[in-house]
Amino acid sequence: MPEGHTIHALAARLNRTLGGEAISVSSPQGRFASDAAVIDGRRLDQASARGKHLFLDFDDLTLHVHLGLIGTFHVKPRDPLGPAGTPARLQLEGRRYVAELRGPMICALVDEPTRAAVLAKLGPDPLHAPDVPSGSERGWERISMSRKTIAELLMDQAVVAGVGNVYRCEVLFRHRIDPFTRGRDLGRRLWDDVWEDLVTLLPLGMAFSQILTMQDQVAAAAEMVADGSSLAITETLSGERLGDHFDRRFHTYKRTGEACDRCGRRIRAELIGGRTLYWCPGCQRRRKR
DNA sequence: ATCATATGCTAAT
DNA sequence: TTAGCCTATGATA
Repeated sequence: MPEGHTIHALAARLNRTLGGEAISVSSPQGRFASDAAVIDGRRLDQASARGKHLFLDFDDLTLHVHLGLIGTFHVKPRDPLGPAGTPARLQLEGRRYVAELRGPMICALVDEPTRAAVLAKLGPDPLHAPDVPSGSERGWERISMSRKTIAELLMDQAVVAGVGNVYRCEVLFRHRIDPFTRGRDLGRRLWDDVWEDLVTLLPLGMAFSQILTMQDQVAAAAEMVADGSSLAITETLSGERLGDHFDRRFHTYKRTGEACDRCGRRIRAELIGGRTLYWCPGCQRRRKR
């Protein structure tokens, strides 16, 4: 579930549904009980996201959340009925909505220096407006120095914040980049294209709570954003259902052995650094442009 | 029922 | 490079 677009959408959703209210905070599962008691009853001033990190400001206290690989943070209208599910690590109850956090990698109260340290380690975030103009230069500073492959570098949050395995594989395909190209061997313009594309793709992913990389879907989504009809979508999404506005289609992600839409070669997969890289050996040969 | 895998990341080796 | 963590889901038996 969680790449940067998910976390930014979540922050926005928390602000819409629980922002400004006094929140009943608890830990049904128990593991966060003592900290939950400290926050309980305080007002949620602001939720914010950077890369894959989420921060919830309650008065002078900051809660740091990172979903990791399997974490979920469901925000739904309060409903006394409905299935209970496994007990949440953290539960936030407002007047109209409830948020339930399960399986996070990080859920902890942090002080300001700690928050600053987290932010300082992150590279430019395509969804953080101030990073957009400088992002290609900042990313390039690390990429152009590195002997690591561009596939590995795109997963490094110090290079770009918010990109995960799906965006990595898909953006490399979109620019026909050989994923095994070392950073120092990658052409600058090719990286600039990637950054620019991420600046387009992540906001669309955020708006629709779904990773969109197929050009027909990207174009349709962009048009809906441009003419304002995505606002209605966002409201619909803010109800409950996420990520099923477009059908789920990717160029390479989880398509091992299938024929590439563009060239017909079989999509390949390889475990690299503990993560599965998917790519098309026919299309992805570029190192320079 | 059980198993493998997952859109992450860190610490230990 | 590997083990480990946390939970849900889809495939397999």
